[in-house]
Amino acid sequence: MYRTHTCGCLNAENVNQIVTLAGWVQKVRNLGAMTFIDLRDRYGLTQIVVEEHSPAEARATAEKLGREFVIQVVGKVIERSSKNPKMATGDIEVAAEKVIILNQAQTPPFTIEEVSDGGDDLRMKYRYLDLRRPPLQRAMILRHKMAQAIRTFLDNEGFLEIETPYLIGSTPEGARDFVVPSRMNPNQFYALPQSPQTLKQLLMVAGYDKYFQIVRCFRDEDLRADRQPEFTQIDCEMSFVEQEDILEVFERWAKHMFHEVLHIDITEPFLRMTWMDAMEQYGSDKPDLRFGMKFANLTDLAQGHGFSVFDDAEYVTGFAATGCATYTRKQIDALTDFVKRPQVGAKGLIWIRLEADGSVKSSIDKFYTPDQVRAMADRCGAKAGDLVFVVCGKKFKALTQLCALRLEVAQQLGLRDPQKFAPMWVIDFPMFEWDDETQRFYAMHHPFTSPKPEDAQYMESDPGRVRAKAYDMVLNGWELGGGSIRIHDAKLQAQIFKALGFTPEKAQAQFGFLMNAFKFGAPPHGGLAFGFDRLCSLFGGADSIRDYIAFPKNNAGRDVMLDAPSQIDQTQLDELCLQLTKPAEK
RNA sequence: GGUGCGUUAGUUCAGUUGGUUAGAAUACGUGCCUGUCACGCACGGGGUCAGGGGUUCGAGUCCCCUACGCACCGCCA
Repeated sequence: MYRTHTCGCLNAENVNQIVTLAGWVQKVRNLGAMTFIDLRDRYGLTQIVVEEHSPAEARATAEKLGREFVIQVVGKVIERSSKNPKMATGDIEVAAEKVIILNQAQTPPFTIEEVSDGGDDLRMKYRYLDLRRPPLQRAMILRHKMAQAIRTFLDNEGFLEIETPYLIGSTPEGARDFVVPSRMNPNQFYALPQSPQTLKQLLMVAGYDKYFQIVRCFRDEDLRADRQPEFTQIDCEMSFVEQEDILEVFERWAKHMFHEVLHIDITEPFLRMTWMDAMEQYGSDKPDLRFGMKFANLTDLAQGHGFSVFDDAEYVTGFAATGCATYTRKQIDALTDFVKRPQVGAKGLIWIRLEADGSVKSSIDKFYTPDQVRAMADRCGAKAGDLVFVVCGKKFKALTQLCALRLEVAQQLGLRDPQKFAPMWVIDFPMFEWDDETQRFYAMHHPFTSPKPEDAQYMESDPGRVRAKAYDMVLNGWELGGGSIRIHDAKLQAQIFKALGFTPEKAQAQFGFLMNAFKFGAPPHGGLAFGFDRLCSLFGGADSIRDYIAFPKNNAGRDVMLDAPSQIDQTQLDELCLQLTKPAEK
């Protein structure tokens, strides 16, 4: 037996027991006649003591130890003469009788402790060492617990976990597919699923009316700190349900997760906001509701007073930054520079300061009377001591720019507290999104999303006005997941494809398998999918999802530990009827 | 496809206006040390300044190219 206990479980109750521990040497502190060893496994850290009266063999072995050696220690649990309250096992130590080196180790390239001295790149290359560190271990444990809580809840609700294939056909709509060549079918390719969307709808046709899967999805797009080429979704679908039924089940699911994983009880119903309200009030379809600073439409108040910047704009909007009247000219200039950055794209920033004494000062005093300026501030809900920021331009551009500013100001004010959680639903998304580049409408969610029946009349005349039975769950400014009620009527589906510019032939070629299935009795159905990696990072209070994935890819989609992707032999390519080509010359 | 920042000891970083032998901390090695837990003290080894080209009497430092890393825009139904 390699061990009788773990390195995290011994305490004063175990005193005088003879135990065997096994783990990694985190640190050796040699004081001469006395040596302390911090022994680590994934359960914790236990101090081993080797001293004058220890067996000579144990003392000799302790001399030879280096960091990350794998050792086994047999010894007696004793009470410490000087306890360490910072350690979970700090009341005791193990007086070594035997120390056995199970394996030596090279000195690791970075320290394997709570806070490492290693950089991101290096830690990624030696990910198996980084994973030994407590923060990463906590992330892996959290992820496991979350997966368990998801399965428990959905199982109790009668959902079945059904696996869908990873080798499927390519669908050019949406993100780029990762493709896999088929040896048995030369010059033909599988694609890895961007999501099991169509497959889960086929499961509904098959009668499995409550389905879920914690499933890997693949998208061959450029990466970000929060975006990986392979990621995990909690994918769900239900039959014989309306939007309300789905929101009810998954709101309870979310509350279950908060309760089980974070021990937070949310009793009130989630706030629901239409997409249009979310855009007009927060400039985003995923508003961060941990704090206020709601936007107001100032267009009517701002226009008609000879200030051409506002008069020429389609939309004028602003919000009151709480308690920011004390901001200096320098701070306001910095925020102006912030909104003028290309990533934000505003032309400028107007401010209105409500002094503590009740007076008003603004950057537009030349153009407006104090009462007119005050009216604008009032509509933003500003109080004495607040600073109102106003931008203008094309409606949704101005709103999006102001959203970036709102989040920046909140960040500076420390309002984006990772320990605080403000979940909500955004509903009534638009059905279609216009793309200037290709001059056509695209499905905002996907082409199987059902429109709201009351908007069906605009399908031909004004597609941009059609709202969908689509919804997103939003947490702290992040889209946790989203879904929709699907179309189960072949005629309506044909109408949508037409609005999206598909010919009937093209629709049949791409989605014929689904449309054919719908001819054989498709039940009304709908569902949603959550981004599991991001859910884990939010519950863990971290910004990056990479810490919650055991083996993530870097910025360029590379696995620097495995050195993948890489070239393969011509013999392997020959079997696939593919040619090895040099990278294109520049 | 584009923009910005970065690359110096095993590691994390500093390095002045372009000027002598490129430093610190930590890690590592050796010695001393009986209560450490960021142990302490002393000594020591450790550098293709990412790679290539250029400017210059002289380049870690200035310019260009390439590679790699990070962040972002586009993209992500």
